Amino acid sequence: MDGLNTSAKTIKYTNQRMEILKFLREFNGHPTVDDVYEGVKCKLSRISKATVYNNLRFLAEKELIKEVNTKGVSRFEANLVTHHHIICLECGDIKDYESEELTEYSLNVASKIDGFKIESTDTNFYGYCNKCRRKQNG
Amino acid sequence: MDGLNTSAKTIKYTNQRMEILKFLREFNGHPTVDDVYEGVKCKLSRISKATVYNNLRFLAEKELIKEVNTKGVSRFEANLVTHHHIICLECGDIKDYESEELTEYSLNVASKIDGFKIESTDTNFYGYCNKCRRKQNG
DNA sequence: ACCTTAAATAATAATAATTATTAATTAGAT
DNA sequence: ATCTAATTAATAATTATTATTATTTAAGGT
Repeated sequence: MDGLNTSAKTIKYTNQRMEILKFLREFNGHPTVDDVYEGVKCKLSRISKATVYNNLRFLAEKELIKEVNTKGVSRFEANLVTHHHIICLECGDIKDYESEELTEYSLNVASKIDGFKIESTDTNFYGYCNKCRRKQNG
Repeated sequence: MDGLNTSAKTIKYTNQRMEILKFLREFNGHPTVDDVYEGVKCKLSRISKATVYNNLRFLAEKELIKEVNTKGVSRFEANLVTHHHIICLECGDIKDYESEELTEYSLNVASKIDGFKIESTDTNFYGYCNKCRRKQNG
């Protein structure tokens, strides 16, 4: 597995680090720190939660994963291709939504913004997933 | 000042509640809970921080203000017109950006999403503000 | 294969953010 | 003016995150 050759400085390929990255790459969603902690425990039963925090920060710093803006707790994802998010206002569930057209449109808008050097953009869609809609209607 | 007639249930127009709402409506930005707490203190010196939390939650619930998705701490805004955010990756500063075209474009994209009933949408632009760019370049 | 060393880890303490509890107060209805 | 449910202040409890430190380990040089 590669993916850590990001700078001249020595980066250690520890088991913990690699398992966390692997978990994120395989996880279909936007896990919280606790999700990651629980997820890698089966492989590394003695891992410390601080190690999970450290590595998530580290991997995000190296741009191997991304932190997602959410209310409340931190969430992470390994999908580095620009994409958008659909967020359920009821249960908080987050789904990825890819749309190159929208990305391009937004980047074009971004190019007209001054006072800021825009590097990236993403769009959130807020609504209610089928499950929660069913619940609401009774 | 009006703005609290949102449901049949009794809503009390307390000083604390009204000052918090006023502060948010006059504040030009995206204050944190602490910002709000400090901001209303000059008017209500004995206010409790729990009251600030309660009212921000309450006002967001009644859709008189909105919580902004951000990394780390909670932020709020009273600008209810759909708009977008420009976020500095260095200092975390958030600026509003209005673009009806982008909103319409996104809502049109949203109408094609299935499995979700989309109610609203907003776009984030990530980059570096002039101040931070100047710092980086030295 | 063995040393060396900076980096990473585990365990835990410390801090910060948020929520819950409860007795006292108060806005609005009667 | 009285009543009552909602709200508040104060504070305790909980949760999320960061800092500390002694120990362990990956990677590079010999």
